[in-house]
Amino acid sequence: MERKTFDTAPCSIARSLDVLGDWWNPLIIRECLYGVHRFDEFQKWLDIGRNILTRRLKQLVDEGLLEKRPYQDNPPRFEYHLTDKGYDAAGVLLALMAYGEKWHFENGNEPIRIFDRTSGARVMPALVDARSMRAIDARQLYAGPGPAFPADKSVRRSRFVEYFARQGDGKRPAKTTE
Amino acid sequence: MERKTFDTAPCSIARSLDVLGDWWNPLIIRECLYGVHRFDEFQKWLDIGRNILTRRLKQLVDEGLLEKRPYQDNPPRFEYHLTDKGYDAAGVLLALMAYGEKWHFENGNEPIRIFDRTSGARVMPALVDARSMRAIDARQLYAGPGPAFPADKSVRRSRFVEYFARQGDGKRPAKTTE
DNA sequence: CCAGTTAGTTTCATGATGGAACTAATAATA
DNA sequence: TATTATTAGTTCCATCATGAAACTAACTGG
Repeated sequence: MERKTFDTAPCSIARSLDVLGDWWNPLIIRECLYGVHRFDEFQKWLDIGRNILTRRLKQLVDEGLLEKRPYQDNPPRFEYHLTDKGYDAAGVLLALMAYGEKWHFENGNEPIRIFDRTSGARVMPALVDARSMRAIDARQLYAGPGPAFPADKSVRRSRFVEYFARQGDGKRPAKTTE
Repeated sequence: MERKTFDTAPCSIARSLDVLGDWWNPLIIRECLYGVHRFDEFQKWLDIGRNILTRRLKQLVDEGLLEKRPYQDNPPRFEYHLTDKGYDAAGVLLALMAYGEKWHFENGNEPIRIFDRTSGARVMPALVDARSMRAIDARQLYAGPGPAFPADKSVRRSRFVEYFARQGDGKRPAKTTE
């Protein structure tokens, strides 16, 4: 599986995919969100091989998305719970869920619903721009290199075509704020 | 790869993972977002085997995330562009990017930045509840079955523990709106 | 005529996967 | 006491997907 590792790639997406670019890991996180926390339950609901499950749980714990919580001493038994990082990853899954509902289910016929723990109100995850608070439409966007992107100019140019087109000659972002 | 297919699973996440739960497909979509559209460019930037790339492009076209656009006749050559569905998937990647920036890069040292095509302003993707427009914290949520979830009661109960706990006896959501 | 470009396909060794059976430690049951 | 159940793994193995490299194919440009 980790044939190729992206954990040093200069890309937030690629690095995250090292753990989340997989069929099982996101589903394990989903189960945690549903309220499932034990080995055999994961195994049962996901119908995943026990060996694979073992490996995945280990990986998720190593990567800091899950933590093991003992719930019994003899024999020692553990539950797997989401960490802060794991909950953030679960947020990504909510975005994925919204996408999946839109494209794989009829409107109003979704398989899962999400609610707020305190108000009990339905929650509808949506992606917005944190500044304008307006819904994000990827068609309306273009990408450019940030501070952590490798400096090689020719690489940047041939890849972030629109970004450099807008800057005249790569001096500085034209109409770009910040 | 498609050892196990989730395309009939009663879960928006699982179905989406059939295509997006992979290392390469999301990265190919990312490249499209960057402005990369041709076979050899994908191959070069991603350092992906040509055979694998062939398969993945085919899959993404089949699944309706990419479309082939001829740009030359002799010999026939194509560019791969995002469809509406593909752009929505790209939105999910933006959520993933935000997650990756938070957990894999220092603040302000991100590798990629996103801008609005018309205003040129920086865009910061964030997940909110479409109703309250407040940031979503997965810790604050619980899940319950929706209309498209299988009816088996014992299954529902042992999985959506909190949901059923809140309903008293599974009659109807207690404080749940809608 | 020969090198270069672009988009693949083919072949093959290797590694990840899924399935089934097995271990282990303990509790509950007869 | 013997037996079965529960829970969480581990081990073994056949098969499938992957990645690397070489090859094909259709054209272009000098």
